[in-house]
Amino acid sequence: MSSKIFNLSISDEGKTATVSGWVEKVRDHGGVIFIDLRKDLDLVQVVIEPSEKEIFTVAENIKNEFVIEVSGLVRKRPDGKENTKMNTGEIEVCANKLHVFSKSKPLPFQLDEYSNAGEEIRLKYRYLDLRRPEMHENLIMRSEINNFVRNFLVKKGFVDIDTPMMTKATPEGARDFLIPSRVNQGKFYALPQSPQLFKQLLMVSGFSKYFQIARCFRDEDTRKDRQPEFTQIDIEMSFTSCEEIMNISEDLIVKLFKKILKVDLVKFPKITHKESMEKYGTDKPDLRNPIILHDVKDLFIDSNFKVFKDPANDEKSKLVALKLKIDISRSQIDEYTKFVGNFGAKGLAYIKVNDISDIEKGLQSPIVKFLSKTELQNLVKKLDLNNGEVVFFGAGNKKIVLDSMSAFRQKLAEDFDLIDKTSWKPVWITDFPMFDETSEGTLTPSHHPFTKSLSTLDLLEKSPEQAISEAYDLVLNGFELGGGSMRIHDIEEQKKIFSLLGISNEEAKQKFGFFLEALEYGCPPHGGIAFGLDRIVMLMANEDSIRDVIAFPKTQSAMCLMTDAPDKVSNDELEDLSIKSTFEETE
RNA sequence: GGACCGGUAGUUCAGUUCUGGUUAGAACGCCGCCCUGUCACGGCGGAGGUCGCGGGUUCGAGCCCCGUCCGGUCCGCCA
Repeated sequence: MSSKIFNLSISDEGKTATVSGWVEKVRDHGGVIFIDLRKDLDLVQVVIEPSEKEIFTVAENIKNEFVIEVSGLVRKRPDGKENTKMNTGEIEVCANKLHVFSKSKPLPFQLDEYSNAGEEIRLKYRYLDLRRPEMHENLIMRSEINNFVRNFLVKKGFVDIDTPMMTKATPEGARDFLIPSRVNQGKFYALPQSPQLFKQLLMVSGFSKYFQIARCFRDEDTRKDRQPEFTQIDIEMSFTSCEEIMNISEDLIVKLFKKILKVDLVKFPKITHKESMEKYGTDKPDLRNPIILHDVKDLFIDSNFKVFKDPANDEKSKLVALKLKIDISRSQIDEYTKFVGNFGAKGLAYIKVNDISDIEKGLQSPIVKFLSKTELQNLVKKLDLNNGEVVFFGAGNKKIVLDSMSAFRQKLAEDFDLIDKTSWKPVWITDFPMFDETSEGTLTPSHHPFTKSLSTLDLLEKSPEQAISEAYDLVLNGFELGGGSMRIHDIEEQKKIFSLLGISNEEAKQKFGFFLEALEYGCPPHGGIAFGLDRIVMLMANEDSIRDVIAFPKTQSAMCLMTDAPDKVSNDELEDLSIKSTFEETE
């Protein structure tokens, strides 16, 4: 065993070495002082003996996190005094020279593995938090992942091209971060939500394989896997197909996992968006979760139970059931009723299966009295119910049922420990619908407005809600790792999509004129994909939040606790930009 | 914009509700003294608190009520 950073091992015994770093820990025995010296992830023990009179008095005043340099003899530790937990545990440096580069105040929180500082203080003193081995390892892994992705794509002939960070606002999609222009008074740049149009234009420019590890910005509220600035592995190719893009992507992810985690991922299954919604209620299913949703509309079409009968007979409604074998209390069910209530569900019907042989008395539930014996028998048969199982129902508005039941499915699996946390379950979701319907009844792109459709222009025109796009997402353990599509390369088709989206010719010209014009100068068929790098690192580092794999992240309220950004600016600065704030401070 | 959880010593937490009542505790860290083989060193002693902030109820509030700020999880939002 030898140490990478200090480059010391038992073979250096007898040599003189100079080591520098941070004081991880001082153990002052009065007579002899031990110092664990840290640099990056490495530790080495320094011994200061009282015979070294000058440095001993200095050493007596050394505290944790001082930055020092010592020189001295590398020697084998006494028999039985080796520390097997330490890389350099067989040896120690017996100091005869000691220099203090920098003292340290006591830290606002302890860095050792036995303490557990809160996120607020960790973020305020992020530079200290990053000294901790966990954070150090995460950022090193992030660097390795970055590096691997670059090498992989470059080897495949992709060209890494930067696109602007100061660009044009795009009112579609997420809210833009705006940058006021001083030179062009009254006008604004925007930070890119993604390099989408630029990478498509690079296809027009004849770069047939482009990639970029690109910072993107979206002014929307945060989640544990979302913050206002994030990093995408952005890829685009011309003269390609869905299959080729998915193959390259899969190859990239498989090799990445092999290289970094020594994990072999099996061939990624593909399921359609429709199937995913039916079985899991979401387009980013966690396939580690064994629970699936069952459509039970057919069982209750003629039911006397209105709560089931109405949705069973309504196109825009859903009636689904899920089952699992658990012991569950009344109060837990109440908790879950509240949980699905967050998604708009009005209730959570359930049936406990106590004795399958007695349909009348063996099923325990507030709703069995409303259901006929035949309905119950059919339910038992359809769901293959067994004693000890509980069935939960979601009934009503399609979106509410799917949102609530998919979240509930995941919550149950987590609460009852049904998920193998060590496993990796990637899945491609394909055949997304072209459009989603907004609450106002208008169409909005399910991916983005440049996505090519598998459906004919005719079908797009007549029943756009049925149109399928050439879009695909890669989902891993319930997280959307990336998504992409084939793009429209024909100007007429692009205009058609804009018109279906309710974007007028004038509006399209004003917002995307440069892009539409480019389509008129020889645009190759093309497509691409973008991966969320932060999420990939988060999952690979086994962290719960992307904040733990970002060196200087934002909080939930989009602030940086270390720098206090965002902050006020002076009126002079605003005047330069012709900006006047209407914000009124409350006491 | 909304729901929920949290905010008490430098840090991590207990105390808080049902039940408001003298001087708000613990551990780690910090400071002092002692200690020559520790490695989460050990021993003895000590300092350290605007109970997030503001208001209210009360004879009396860390505890009850209202508001607000900060952190987190989620809904909305995220083409």
